[in-house]
Amino acid sequence: MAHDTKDGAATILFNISAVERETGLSKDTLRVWERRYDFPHPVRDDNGDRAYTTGQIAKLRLIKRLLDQGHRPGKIIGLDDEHLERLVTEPAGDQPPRQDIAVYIRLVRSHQALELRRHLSQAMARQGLQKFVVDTVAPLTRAVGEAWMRGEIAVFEEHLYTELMEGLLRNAITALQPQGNAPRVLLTSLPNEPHNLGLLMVEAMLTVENALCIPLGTETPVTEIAQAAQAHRVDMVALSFSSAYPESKAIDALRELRSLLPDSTLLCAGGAGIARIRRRLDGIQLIIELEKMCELVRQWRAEHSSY
Amino acid sequence: MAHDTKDGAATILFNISAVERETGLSKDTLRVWERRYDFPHPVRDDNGDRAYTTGQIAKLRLIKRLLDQGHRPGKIIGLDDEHLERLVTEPAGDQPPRQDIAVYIRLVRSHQALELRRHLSQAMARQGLQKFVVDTVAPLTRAVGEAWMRGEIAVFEEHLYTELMEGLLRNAITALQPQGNAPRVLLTSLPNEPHNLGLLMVEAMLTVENALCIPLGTETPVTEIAQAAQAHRVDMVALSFSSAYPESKAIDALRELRSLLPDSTLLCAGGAGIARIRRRLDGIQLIIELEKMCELVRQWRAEHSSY
DNA sequence: GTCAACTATTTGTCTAGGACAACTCGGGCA
DNA sequence: TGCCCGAGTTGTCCTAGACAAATAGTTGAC
Repeated sequence: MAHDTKDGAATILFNISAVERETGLSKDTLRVWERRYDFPHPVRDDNGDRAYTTGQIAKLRLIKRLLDQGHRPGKIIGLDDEHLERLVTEPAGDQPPRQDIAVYIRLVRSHQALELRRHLSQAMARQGLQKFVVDTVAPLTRAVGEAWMRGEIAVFEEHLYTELMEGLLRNAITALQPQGNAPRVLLTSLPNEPHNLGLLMVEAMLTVENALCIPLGTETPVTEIAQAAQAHRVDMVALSFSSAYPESKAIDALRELRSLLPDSTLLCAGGAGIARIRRRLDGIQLIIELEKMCELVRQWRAEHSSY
Repeated sequence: MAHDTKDGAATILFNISAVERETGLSKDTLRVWERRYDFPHPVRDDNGDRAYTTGQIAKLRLIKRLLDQGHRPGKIIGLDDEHLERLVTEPAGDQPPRQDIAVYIRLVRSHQALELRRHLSQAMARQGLQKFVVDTVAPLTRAVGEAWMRGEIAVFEEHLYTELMEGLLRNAITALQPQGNAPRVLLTSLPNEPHNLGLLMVEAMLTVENALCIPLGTETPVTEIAQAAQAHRVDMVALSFSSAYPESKAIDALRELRSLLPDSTLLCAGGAGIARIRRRLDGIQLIIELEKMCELVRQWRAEHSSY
């Protein structure tokens, strides 16, 4: 077991805030699960505060993934690790592990930063930027995230990967200079969503499509997004959500933002946190595939061609 | 009043989750402020849930800024908008504003992203990377931060500035390929320190000095930093602290990290959060001036030259 | 068998008020 | 000045109850 904690000595414990951050489950949810399902059942520290183990966090993450897949808390909390593992791996095994991804992962784990960079640069040159983003960056980033969840990749290794990939994408983006009849696209994420890679992927895709991107980085409050959209007179606003982002909060915020934007402004939301949403949301484009964004840009251009 | 809501019709109201997202103040904090200071005092919706107005959110943001400047909640919550505004503008004006900086600031405020980028690029080419970082990026970033504190620059404008500058620096860094007798330097920040610009400035300075930087991005836990230092066999570890980082926590973390690193590894800490520390810390280099890092690299090289 | 409508159960998030550790500030002392 | 201690402040945790929204299950009509 990767996260074995039989070391007897001072096992690291996490307070409820840390668990909220790590799992994306709110403090309220954690407490009410404990009350109802008796899991997680953390020990208490000297102050009577909950103290969670890494094992509990790992199981919570597993449960979160199953919830995202449509399972219900009452049915799966309480199952032991083996059952959960079986559930989670069952519908995942549709993809045979890709050879090139495995190579990259190996480089990440062996700290060969320069080598990794070289390989990825070559892949980018070979595939072209858009194909590189869709076929390499996206699946690789997912694979790194999953390996990290399984404890196969350390935090610092994942950090270095992210940093390296950001540099690579930013570099490629700067080299392009959009012009012409381009829609103006605002790119950002909501507070508590610090992941920038997804946004950079979109920016890369769109810049190739000759759109004019205005990247605000991550964690912009809804009201600020609305102001920025007005100030920059953008045609589209695109938000990114990682899988840890709570679905209900994403929906609330999107509705809020939709009401603050002019009707003529297109509002798009994408990322793993969006992919699982079933419902239709009025006036909001849910982006499942990266290519969809490009399509929207082309569509916009067709509708706004002045010829 | 800036955010007058005399439109009579359905004023948009925000629930407590939305306010948490927009202001960064936790639900607990919002409730306890209401109990203790009677502000914010939201109306209640049909379910008895708190419903905040945009005016209240604006005031909360203002208060948040003042807290970041070192004011205390009990002293300032309860003051009316005018008093708050006066507080926020007060403690400026010690420096005569530099002409070029003022020009950049004006571009930030008028959302001329492309123009700003062009100006900065030119400055970089004119000054050279190191001088650009020390004489332009550092003071400009400080000026943007201060203008934001005073409310002269909106959050989204500051975001765009940061994003643009990151792109610029990253681009310049990638263009350089260090080699030779280079010290290996690990660059990162501690959890709760999300600012990356300072790290990029250091990386730019050091890469020009021909050091081999290993950037981990921001928010790496202490133990992970120690592991990374070992895995990458680094000669130096450099951490960045912004002014908002609590001094005592910085010192604790630095001491802990020092104890986890081999004695032969140099540990450096810099940034506005470090500049105010008076005390000497054994085995830890406090970096006040960016140039100091370059000096340390040269020193290292002198000590490790194999000739 | 399929679909719609209705009811039951599940589930997340809100509420209130209490407690307390960690932090800040000011005064007193070396 | 520098350091320590006590008083006051402040954010985050706690318990336990309530309820709206979402989902599952049941019934009945076609």
